[in-house]
Amino acid sequence: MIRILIADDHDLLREGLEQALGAVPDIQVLGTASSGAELLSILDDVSPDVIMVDVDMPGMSGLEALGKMRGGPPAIVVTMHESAKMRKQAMDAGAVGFLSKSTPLPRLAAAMRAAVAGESFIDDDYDVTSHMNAVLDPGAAALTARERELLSLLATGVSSTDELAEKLYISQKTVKNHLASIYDKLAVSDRAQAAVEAIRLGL
Amino acid sequence: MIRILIADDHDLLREGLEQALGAVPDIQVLGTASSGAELLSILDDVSPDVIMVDVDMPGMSGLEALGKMRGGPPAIVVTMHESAKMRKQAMDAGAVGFLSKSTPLPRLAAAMRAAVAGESFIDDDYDVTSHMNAVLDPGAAALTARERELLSLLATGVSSTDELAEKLYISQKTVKNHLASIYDKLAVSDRAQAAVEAIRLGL
DNA sequence: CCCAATCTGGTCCCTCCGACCCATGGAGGG
DNA sequence: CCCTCCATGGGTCGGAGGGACCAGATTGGG
Repeated sequence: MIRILIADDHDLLREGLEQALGAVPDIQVLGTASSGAELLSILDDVSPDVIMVDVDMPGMSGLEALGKMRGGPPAIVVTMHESAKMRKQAMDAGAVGFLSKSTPLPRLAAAMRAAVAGESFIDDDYDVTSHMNAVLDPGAAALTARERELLSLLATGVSSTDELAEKLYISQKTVKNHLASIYDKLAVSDRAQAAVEAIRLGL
Repeated sequence: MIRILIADDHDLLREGLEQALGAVPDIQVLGTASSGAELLSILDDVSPDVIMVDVDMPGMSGLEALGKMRGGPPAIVVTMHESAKMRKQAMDAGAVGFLSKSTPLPRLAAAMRAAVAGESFIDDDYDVTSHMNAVLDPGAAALTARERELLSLLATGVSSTDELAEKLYISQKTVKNHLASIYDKLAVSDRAQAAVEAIRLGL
């Protein structure tokens, strides 16, 4: 279980992330802060495994806060400014991860797992996919790319053979074959169980 | 059940809100868009009761998109620019609601309920609380106790009629009847989709 | 007191799903 | 070069699942 702290001044993002990340099986949201100062003040009470911090916050910025807490838990900086300059500033401030606010949720989760594992996680194009595969859940590792793709659809509520075949541009028979492989690897026996497993695995 | 559409270019906010709003009993997220153009394109396929749209989006802005869809479903504008000028622009573009991104989640939900009720909802200080109390009330989940019980089991991977009947001490036929009711209420058509919905609802 | 909702159970029917058999072509590793 | 894995596809078949009805017992609210 990864215990995290979220710092962002936008309530919608903060509360939304709290919900969404809390729903991830191995992540627990300990608390949130809406400013750098608030982050520092509650950091003493809770001891998170990793913190997610926004750059733009009223009063003390996320990077300032990071500078004042050297030696604390690893921090992942999330921002809407995707420039290389900002990334360097974040890393200089001691961040172990740097992500855009346009990052898909699972990648944020992957970054947190990487952070607690002592690795850094930079939102770049090269090498990221291989890195992510290493960080992702071992249970899902056995699945092939195509199987994961199908399973992801299943986890979003696309359940009929027909729809799945359509969305994957393959025949209904191939869908059934992939499903059979998934059932075997996940030790389940139907789509409902597979969907539950898929969500549990964060797909 | 309020069926909504979310348009925001920041994946984290979009996915977070999708999760968080989907967890609200009387709200169902039909889909999301990451640009004004995408919003317009999917608006034809789904017919939401209300849409939430960000102002700042690449290409076509939220306000531009609103201007092009006059006559569509009511729209709530959410932005980080809290100026009165921006609010006026939003209302001129046809928005029925205007909220800051620093708005607490329940207020956003309240605004959506107000929007479908034909009322407008402006993020102002005066009169808002009284308005909210009138609009709030989380609208009890349509599911009955027994249905929720069955659905919870489904969400834990108990999918076969046989097992469900056994664990609930009822006949297989009654399981099927309950499932049929659940399908109807959740607008799904099989156990896999119901399981996905159940988890999304936090069961 | 009656009506509506809920929980329980039933029958019929037919689609669809999952199990098991197989084949082919391509990619990659030893 | 061969062998394995993957993705694609085919066929068959029994049984489970879902749709469309119905109906009795109980409970609670108007």
